[in-house]
Amino acid sequence: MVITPELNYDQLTIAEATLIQQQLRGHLNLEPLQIEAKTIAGADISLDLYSETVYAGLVVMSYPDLQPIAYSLVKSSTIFPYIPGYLAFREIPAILKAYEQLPVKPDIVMFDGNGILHARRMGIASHFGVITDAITMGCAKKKLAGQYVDPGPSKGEYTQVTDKGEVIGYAVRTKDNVKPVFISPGHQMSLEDSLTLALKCTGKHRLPEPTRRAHEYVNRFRIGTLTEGYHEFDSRTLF
DNA sequence: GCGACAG
DNA sequence: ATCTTGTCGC
Repeated sequence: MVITPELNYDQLTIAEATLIQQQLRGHLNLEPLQIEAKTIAGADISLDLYSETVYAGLVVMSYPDLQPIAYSLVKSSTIFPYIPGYLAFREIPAILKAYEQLPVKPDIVMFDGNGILHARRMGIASHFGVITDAITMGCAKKKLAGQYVDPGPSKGEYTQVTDKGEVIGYAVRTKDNVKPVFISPGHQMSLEDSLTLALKCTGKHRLPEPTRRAHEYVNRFRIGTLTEGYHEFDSRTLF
């Protein structure tokens, strides 16, 4: 089976999806970041319960300023159900459309989900990175795989998440006395890079800005406060 | 068989 | 993921 972005995920069996993940894993690159990031985007989807319609989008921000520059929103649909460990097959098709709609790609994409913090080291962030060759990382709100000890209560404290003897991510306290977030590299960055970026992207809230904004925008899109398409903020404010 | 289980 | 009221804490 040939893996391409055009492959139709909706009709795959779990066995086939697992095979694809194992195949993509062979293309993972976790070497240190090779660029100085100037932009980072958050990617996420929103949907109505029991609906096949999905509202996907990306919010591009300047880095390290973290000011919104532009966003891309696309309405699509998914048949593939949510199955822990296979989130990529449900969300990537829609996010890919929104990504392709961006005239200029962000240097890094942060996903609402995991990178290599996954049983087969192929969470949605890693999956997307490999098929598009983008630099990606994951930020999940709950643990999917591995073991860890709770990090200290202060913002900035973190512990390793390990699985089968290897470090696959970190449990990071992004806000005082608030549940940790799970960070891991997706593609083309190291474990350490993902941790550094996550901390540099987190401000006053639990979720790092890219993911937090993406979640906000796709939700507003679903509610009707924002419209489909590519939009950018007034360039005059950049002068 | 049992427990875990991103969004 | 989404639905939902109040409540606790900075």
